[in-house]
Amino acid sequence: MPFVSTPELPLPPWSSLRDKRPARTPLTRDAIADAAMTIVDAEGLEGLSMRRLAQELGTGPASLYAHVSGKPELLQLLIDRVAGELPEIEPDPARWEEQLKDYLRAMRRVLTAHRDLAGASLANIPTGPNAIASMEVLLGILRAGGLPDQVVAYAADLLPQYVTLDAYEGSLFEQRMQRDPGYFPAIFDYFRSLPADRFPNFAALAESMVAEDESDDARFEFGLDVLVRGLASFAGRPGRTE
Amino acid sequence: MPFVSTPELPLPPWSSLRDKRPARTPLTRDAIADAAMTIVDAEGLEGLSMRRLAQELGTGPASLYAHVSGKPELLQLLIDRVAGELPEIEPDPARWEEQLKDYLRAMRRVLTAHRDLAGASLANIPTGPNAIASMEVLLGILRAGGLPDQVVAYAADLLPQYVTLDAYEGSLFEQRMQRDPGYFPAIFDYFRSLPADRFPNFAALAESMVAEDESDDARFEFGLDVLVRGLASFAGRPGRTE
DNA sequence: ACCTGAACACCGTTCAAGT
DNA sequence: ACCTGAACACCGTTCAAGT
Repeated sequence: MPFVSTPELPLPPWSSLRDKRPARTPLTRDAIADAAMTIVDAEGLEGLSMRRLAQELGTGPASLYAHVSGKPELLQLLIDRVAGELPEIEPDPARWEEQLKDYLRAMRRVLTAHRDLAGASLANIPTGPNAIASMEVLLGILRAGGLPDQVVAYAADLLPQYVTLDAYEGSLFEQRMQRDPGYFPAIFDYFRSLPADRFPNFAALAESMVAEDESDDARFEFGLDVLVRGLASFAGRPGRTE
Repeated sequence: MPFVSTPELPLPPWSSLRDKRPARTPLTRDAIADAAMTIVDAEGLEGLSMRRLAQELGTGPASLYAHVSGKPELLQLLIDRVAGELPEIEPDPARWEEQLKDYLRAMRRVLTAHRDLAGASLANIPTGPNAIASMEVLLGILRAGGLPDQVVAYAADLLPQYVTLDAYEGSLFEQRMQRDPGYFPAIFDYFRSLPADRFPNFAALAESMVAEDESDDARFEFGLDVLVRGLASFAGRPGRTE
């Protein structure tokens, strides 16, 4: 993407264009979000700082504030981008439970593809266009299930919350495992070593609790199953919520 | 708590004890954790920094590192303290579902009493003595419900995860509401203003979604209900997990 | 052993000044 | 309007030096 008509020729030394910064893309919200996403994908949320981002774009941090009100807004931008990666789905009342699960699985896949970015949406109400569109899909699937309105409304909060936290924790655990491969084995050994007389339940279940972490997918699927079974128990009996 | 035998008398000006710092408690892990908890209770997690904490204790930040390996360990210490505030419960198979709910409600109450401290335990495997003891109680209640071992093991992850996230988000939302009372009304208005033709489900449910946030407790109770119903559906049928 | 001053390598955000 | 240098008010952690 040349910024001048004949970029093949080197600029003469007296040209005013010569040392005009790395002179990347002209600094727009989109360019900023692009660069931010690249950093997150490469290093995770902790690698993303306004200063680091500015440096990547060839400017100082203050320049970013002309396009973005601050770091929170930047993160919202990123969150809405990944919401844009979610599939469209046509609700089918005949198989709403499987459809719901598939949609939430897709959500997890999309979130996990961007490291621990999920963490940025944990205590935020989504308001971006893509997030709204995704919520609309989710609501559609839930309504197709014949759930009472209040149950649908609550579930639309609860389900993404579960998926988001799972994706966030999954990413952080993987990161920790990469940094320190001995961490989880050490914890498992510790669990197994607890005195059985003081912690009988722990002792009886230690193996199950350790095994569980050997497959993150199975753990996620379990939670999904519990949630959908619980929700399904509200179907058809309109009205009651609690 | 005097640090000298006759604290009522003022010290003579030549005493070597005179200007020896504020000279609080002699800097132990416990004293550090006490001070840290005081800060968190007063200002939340974001108010707690190693430097601020050291200042509160009348030293420099470097002094803390003789007693605590770093901020992560300090947070673990705090988390285990609040785990120590949880009640002991004798599992009763006859009413395990209500007992489970009560225990999780207590967990939420205890977490919420310390602002957003719950956030510090979000991506951490609890290993402190109090956390282990609390896990033992939770496992006991779940086993009393006659759930298969693998279901118990997964549930012991899933349930505290839910409670912790709820407490964390609840605290952050309350904080945001205090800082900017117009925030949530503005979002609700935005939701209500979405075009009904593009977002029919949203439009149909906007009121339910807004109403939901008017009572955090009701939202929490709903999730609790969904989870316990889902778990109960696994009872008595041993073996199958997915 | 325990504590400290000072430094290292960072943060997010603001603001007056420049073009 | 957009961008910038420089500053403000912070971070967590390390390390040589002191007692």
